[in-house]
Amino acid sequence: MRRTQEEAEQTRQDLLDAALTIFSQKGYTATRLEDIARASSVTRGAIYHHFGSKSDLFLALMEEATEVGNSAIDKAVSEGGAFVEVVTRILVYTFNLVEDDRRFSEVMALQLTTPDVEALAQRRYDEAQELVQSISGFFRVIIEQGELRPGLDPEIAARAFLGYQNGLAMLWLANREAFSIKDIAPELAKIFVHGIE
Amino acid sequence: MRRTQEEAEQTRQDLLDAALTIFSQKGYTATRLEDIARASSVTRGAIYHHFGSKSDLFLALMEEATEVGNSAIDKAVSEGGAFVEVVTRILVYTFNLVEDDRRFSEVMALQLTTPDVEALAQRRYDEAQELVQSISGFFRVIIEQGELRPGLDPEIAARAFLGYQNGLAMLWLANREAFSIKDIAPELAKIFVHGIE
DNA sequence: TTTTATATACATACATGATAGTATGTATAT
DNA sequence: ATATACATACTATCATGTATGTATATAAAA
Repeated sequence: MRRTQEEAEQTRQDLLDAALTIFSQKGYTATRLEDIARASSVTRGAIYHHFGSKSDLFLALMEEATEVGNSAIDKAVSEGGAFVEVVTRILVYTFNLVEDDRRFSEVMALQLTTPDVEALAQRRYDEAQELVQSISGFFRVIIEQGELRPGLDPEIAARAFLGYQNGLAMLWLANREAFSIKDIAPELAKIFVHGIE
Repeated sequence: MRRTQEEAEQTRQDLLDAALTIFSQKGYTATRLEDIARASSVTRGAIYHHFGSKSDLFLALMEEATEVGNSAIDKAVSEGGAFVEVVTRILVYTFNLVEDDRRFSEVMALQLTTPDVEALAQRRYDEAQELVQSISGFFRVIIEQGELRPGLDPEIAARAFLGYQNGLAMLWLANREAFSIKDIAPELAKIFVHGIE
């Protein structure tokens, strides 16, 4: 029953895919490794072979998807243009990613909604702080350049940005059939950007 | 060991308080009724006596806090003034509630982050739809009266509003020590309202 | 008012099922 | 020849729910 290296890598990916789906449907604790294994047409043995434990499987998931989100922001920034256009694009790309890329959106939700994995708590805290700093630095420059309302506090704007982004992503995730976040992404972005300019 | 009616009501409240704390710390599934009981200095017997089951205890929590949130909105509306001021006040009052009233904020988070309780799924879906309808109806009137940007789609604005509100509440809950949402509430409200006007 | 009956507010003990982890087996790629 | 990629079987733990016990508040009767 030994598979080739390629096949093994494939089952690893299958397991990660299934884990993402089921973790985000049921939450971390309520997810049984049996479910993940069955959805991948293997047994729990495969999971313990590839990941060692339930929490390590979860951590592996987090690793993978953080990169996807960052690349979207990089893309929006690299395309240049006026600042407001950049912020608009970041929001639009992000909202599109939410609907198109399960990894991004579901991991985003899981990060906000999985309080149990102890090892994650501190790391999540640090990353959030870092993100706020980075975004408010970004805003600060723009405000100084006069492209945004002068009285605007860059840190508050950064938190508003993150709250808006995460909140809408979570609303859509909690209720996907109700609307298409992709369709209204430009209008949503417009509302926020208009709010800070 | 029978307590008086007053005492019984007190333990009921104690149980609800403890349940809120622990559910929002560990999530629904990871929370053991034993934890809740112990935190209230009773046994699980008391829980089954008062609530019947774990999910019913959770549902009872939801009931309680929905009212708190609604009363804040009612207050903001009843104080009158221009619609823009009303929307601003709703946001400010809500953000204040997030920091001041555990019931409100933690239940709000739990509603977004508890995918496991089957009985809740449909109900949550319905309530969300209802809320969007009610808020977009509100916005529609304001737009028709010319107090908001004419091209604005009321339903999109409603989703933007809810996303902003929930997202910021969750960001603060995920990281309470990082900032005071009360302190920046007026500025946050200003950003959103400016975005739609 | 005292006595009696009963419902209440839990505690205790138990049954049941589920699930994470482990130990081991095995076919086959390398 | 051996390490790998799993499957299978087993163990141990743990958490709901339930069944039952019990002391006492409260209502009813005398």
